[in-house]
Amino acid sequence: MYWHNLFVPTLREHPADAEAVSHKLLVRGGFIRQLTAGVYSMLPLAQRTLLKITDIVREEMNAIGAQEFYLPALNPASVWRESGRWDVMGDNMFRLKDRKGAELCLGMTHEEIFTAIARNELRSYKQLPQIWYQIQTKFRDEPRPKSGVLRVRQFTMKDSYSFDLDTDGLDKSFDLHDAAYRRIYSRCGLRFAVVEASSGAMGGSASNEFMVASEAGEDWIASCASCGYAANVEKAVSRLEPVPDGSGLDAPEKFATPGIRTIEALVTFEGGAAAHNQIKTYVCVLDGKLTLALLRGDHELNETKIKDAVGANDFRPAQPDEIFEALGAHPGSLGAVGVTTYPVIADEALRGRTSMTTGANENDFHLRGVNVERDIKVTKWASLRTVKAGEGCPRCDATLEVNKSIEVGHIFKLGLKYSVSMGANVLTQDGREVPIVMGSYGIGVERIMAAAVELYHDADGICWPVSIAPFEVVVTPVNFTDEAMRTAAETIYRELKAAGVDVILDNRDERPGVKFKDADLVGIPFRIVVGPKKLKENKVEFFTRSTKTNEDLDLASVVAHVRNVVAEAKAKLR
RNA sequence: CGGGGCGUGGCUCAGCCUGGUAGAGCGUUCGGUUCGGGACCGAAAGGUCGGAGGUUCAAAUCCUCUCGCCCCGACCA
Repeated sequence: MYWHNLFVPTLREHPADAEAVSHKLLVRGGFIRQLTAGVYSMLPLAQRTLLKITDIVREEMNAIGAQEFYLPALNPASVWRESGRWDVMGDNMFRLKDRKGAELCLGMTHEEIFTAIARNELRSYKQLPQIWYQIQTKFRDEPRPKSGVLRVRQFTMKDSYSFDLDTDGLDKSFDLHDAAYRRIYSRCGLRFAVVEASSGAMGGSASNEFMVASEAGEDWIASCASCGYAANVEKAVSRLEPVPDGSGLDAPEKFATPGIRTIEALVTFEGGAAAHNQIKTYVCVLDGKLTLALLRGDHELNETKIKDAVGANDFRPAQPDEIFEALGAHPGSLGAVGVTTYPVIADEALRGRTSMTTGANENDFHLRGVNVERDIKVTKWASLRTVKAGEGCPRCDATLEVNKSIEVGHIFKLGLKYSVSMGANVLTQDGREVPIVMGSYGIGVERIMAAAVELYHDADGICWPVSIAPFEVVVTPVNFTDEAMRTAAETIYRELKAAGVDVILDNRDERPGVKFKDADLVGIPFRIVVGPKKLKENKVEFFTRSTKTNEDLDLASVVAHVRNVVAEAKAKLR
């Protein structure tokens, strides 16, 4: 490929509306252009990178015996109604009607479609296990698309689904994916972490997320550098220092707290209590049901955790008037002592605590001396709080750190959710009909591209890992109109190409500075500069983008050398 | 959905408060000089000022509505 013929609309300045580094550089480097909010056109450079990523994905998926499909993005409502997700997905699903008025949607993921195929075609345990995948466009009407290609409304996903006879089989399929995913991200050059995650509305028993630490990320990951524990804060737990309780009372004692409405105010109030000796009562509505969440005064509720704890899809804080109607007091004076008509979900940190202070469900009154297990009817104990950096690791003596990360992949043990709701069953060896045990596994393709940019860039532009760079090598003649330089550059280009190197020749009639700047910005890992002075000594320069180092190479050996360097760089990513 | 911001040549932005001939830099085209890190000189093309309505002799500028985009929050397999 000659640069002159390639469409690479680089920009001298950063786009005004970009915030994330990957957004700025992908736009500036001529990789992507926005069509509308959360929808991007992939220009030739991005397409080259994405194809390299999907090639790697295909190789690794095929290597675990997965089979590629290509399923419709346009789906009938009926399949989604069967699984129950037509309603669950709410406004996040793009919906439309055809000319006859039939309801359709654009697929957000493909559990339903694959399961529909499975239930019609998989009949016997002899046909299992199966791993099916596709690389397809997914549509999600995100409330707030952002950060360029990181959070969008239309994107490419590799999604696979495993079909097994039993949970042992599922465990194997899950582990195969886990291993394949690690190879995929390694080969793409990403530094990543595998963390425990909430299974959320997908249902299922276990799930791992593949995360790339980055400021542009939207997930918070708690991790332990010492033992390797890592989990999304929607799931993470921590070890807390024990808190001393007071001597206790035989029964809770009501006391007046005029005007006291916050945990903080009660700390300094005469006769009040330290935050960690208070119970925070948070009233929320889960799937339409009023529920009390109890936490230590200085802890924060994690919405995902409480949703997971009760298996709810929908969460919202309760309105002040519905709280008053239910408990007879306003926020600031709430408590769970004596509450029996509503579910009370208590955070593990409250287990065994005594001498606690909490609202009395009467405005301007609190209770002290509350013994949680004696005085409160707890419906369910669960981890509800968001862990914080500096707290103890739950698995070892070290402390946790909390970092922002980009989710580039997610693998779930789905279990029976879809096979039961949609009736995908097989016969076992002894003739029993059992639902297929499923797993679901996703990879965000554009997110890999963006995460790589977030990870590898400098003031001059992108520094792609060789495996996913739009080109591996650029040959830059300082002056292409000069006969000698032109001949040398074209020869090197031709021979590199013949040697299997993905190379581009910058044949533009531009000043050298322009060509260097563009090559740096676009992020081509290696550059061969053919300049007038060195050429007279039969030498060229070899520049490594990531380290910004230069070395002189003999014209005679440059092709062999560069081919080897590229091969080694790729091999390192295996 | 709540809060904030922005829509002016291809890009980055000024002009708006205080209404009166639409600007700059970059990019593009042509001519010339240059040629190892986004050159220089000269000339030129290119804009219904997001859209609709209103106020006014006169609207990019003031008012109303509307659409789009960005950021924070909410939300998010």
